Amino acid sequence: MNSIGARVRARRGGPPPRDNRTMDNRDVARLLVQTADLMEIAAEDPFRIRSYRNAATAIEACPESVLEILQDPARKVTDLPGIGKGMAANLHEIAVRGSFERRDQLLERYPPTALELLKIQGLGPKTIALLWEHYRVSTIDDLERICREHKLRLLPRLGAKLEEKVLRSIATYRQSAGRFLLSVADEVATELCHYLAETPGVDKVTPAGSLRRGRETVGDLDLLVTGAGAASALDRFIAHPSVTEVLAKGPNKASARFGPHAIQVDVRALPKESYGAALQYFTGSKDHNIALRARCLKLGFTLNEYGLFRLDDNTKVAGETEERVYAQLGLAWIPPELRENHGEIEAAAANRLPHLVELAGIRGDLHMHTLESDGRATLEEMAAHARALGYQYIAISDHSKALAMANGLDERRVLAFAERVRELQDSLGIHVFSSIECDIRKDGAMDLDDEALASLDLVIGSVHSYMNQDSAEMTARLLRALECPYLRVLGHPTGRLLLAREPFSFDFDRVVDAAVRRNVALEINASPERLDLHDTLLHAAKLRGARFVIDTDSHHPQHLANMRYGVTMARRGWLEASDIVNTLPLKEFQEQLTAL
DNA sequence: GCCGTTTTCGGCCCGACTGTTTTCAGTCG
Repeated sequence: MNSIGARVRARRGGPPPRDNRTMDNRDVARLLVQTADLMEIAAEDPFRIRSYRNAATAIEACPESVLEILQDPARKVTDLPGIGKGMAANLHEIAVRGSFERRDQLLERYPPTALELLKIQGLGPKTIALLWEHYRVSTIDDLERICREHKLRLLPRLGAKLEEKVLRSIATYRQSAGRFLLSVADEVATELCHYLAETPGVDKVTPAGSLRRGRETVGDLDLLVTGAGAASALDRFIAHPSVTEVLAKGPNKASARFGPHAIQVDVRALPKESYGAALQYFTGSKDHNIALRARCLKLGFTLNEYGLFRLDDNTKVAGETEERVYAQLGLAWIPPELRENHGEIEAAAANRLPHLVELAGIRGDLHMHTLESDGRATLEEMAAHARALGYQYIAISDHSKALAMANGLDERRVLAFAERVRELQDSLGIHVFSSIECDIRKDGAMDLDDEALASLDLVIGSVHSYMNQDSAEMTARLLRALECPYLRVLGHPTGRLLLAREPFSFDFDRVVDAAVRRNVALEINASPERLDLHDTLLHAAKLRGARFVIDTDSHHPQHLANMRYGVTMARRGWLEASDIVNTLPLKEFQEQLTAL
């Protein structure tokens, strides 16, 4: 079972599903991570805690359901890396009753709400345990009260400064839940990189961290600065007018909140000779780095942010470039988007990393709106901007009539629109396909009749209503829509809005299989609020044989530039140009359209 | 709790910064 709803619950850390028959790998992994967090609060053996986290990572990365492997007498769950006898016993218990003994014991000692406290910056497991023992603090509201009453400072090793810091952290946490859209982080990083690069003596400023890896949301920004002027760039950074709060400032690192979103930015000054090692180190992910260091030790090296060193005589063997660090470890350079410890190190070692799709390989954009529905520009303006981006073709895909609020097109207007596109074709300087973003109604029927759909070059089907249907209903709805013979693309398949709305609940695997059978491409909607489909689902869908289109869903010419975020998501999903239909040149793309 | 092409025991990734201390624990990335 691979229900989207379950996957999201796992990521957001809500309560576990009660019915363990619907548990997928993410749910299981989350139980283990939660147990590891509680073990930290209980100050248990750090290595044992890590083994729980490792097991969770392995289970999340596993393409098959671990609970199904458990039930198969021919399979051994201990064949998974990081799963031994003890963890297998826990998994058996989870399969039977949705939890396991050690987790239950910890939950008797500490309330599950205590886990949320770990998200408050400046508070770690030790302090949370202390607060629980002295004051029974279990929620963020409790924590806020203790700080306001100045009771936190009464505890050993804690003081007034921590009280203030925690109160500020609580405010920030509540304001943003701690994460920002990739596009927001990208804009701040671009601005700051330019600003810091103007410091005399600065050679390079590079974003690292989850922004460089292209995660759809970013918690904070890491900027690396090198050159003789790097140290003064730190001073210049904290003096920036948009810095609202300086969190830390040393000779090598400055940390501050920046701009209206109060996004945390860490700037690090680095010597040229260790720039590559630092870039590698601060790009992460944490899991990737841990796995990489384990490989280092095996090969007789140690790796830190200053370089790669031989263990026996401490000789530095790499550090100036990332490529050299990876090469010394017998690895091809790994694109940052893949650095999640999801098999990329093994692939690099075997020289079988994918040739990831690139922005320059995109030949057209198939999802954009005009004044005809809820867009803000004309067909001609959108076409002109797309041509300026170097595309060979676009599809204009306005809304259908169900979205009355968006002035969606009815059958009559669709036929007129298709006719108009044919008339304009030669005057636009770029090939324009007539298309529609047709609503998939509550019961899975298309919002327009067959005659109207048949008049268009391309039909994208999207769900915009009744988004809280249960999994069975939504699955049936999407499966019915996929039987429409004119449907070519399933638009923003999960319907999620980042930091705002959960994805629909549906059986992802069944829908993908139907799309593969029906030759319907899955959309990678590049709008920064959507990024839908996203990395893990893309990889899963690719393994099931799916093909994809990357679209911007632009409502304004400026939105066309969002294509890069969609490409980033595709790269994170291990997709190559051959997986993406709109990398095809016009002629071949047209052949594909008619062949489908 | 996991792991082993030296090992079934004894390892397990590493360093910077802060606050509250007077040498370091806790937190973070």
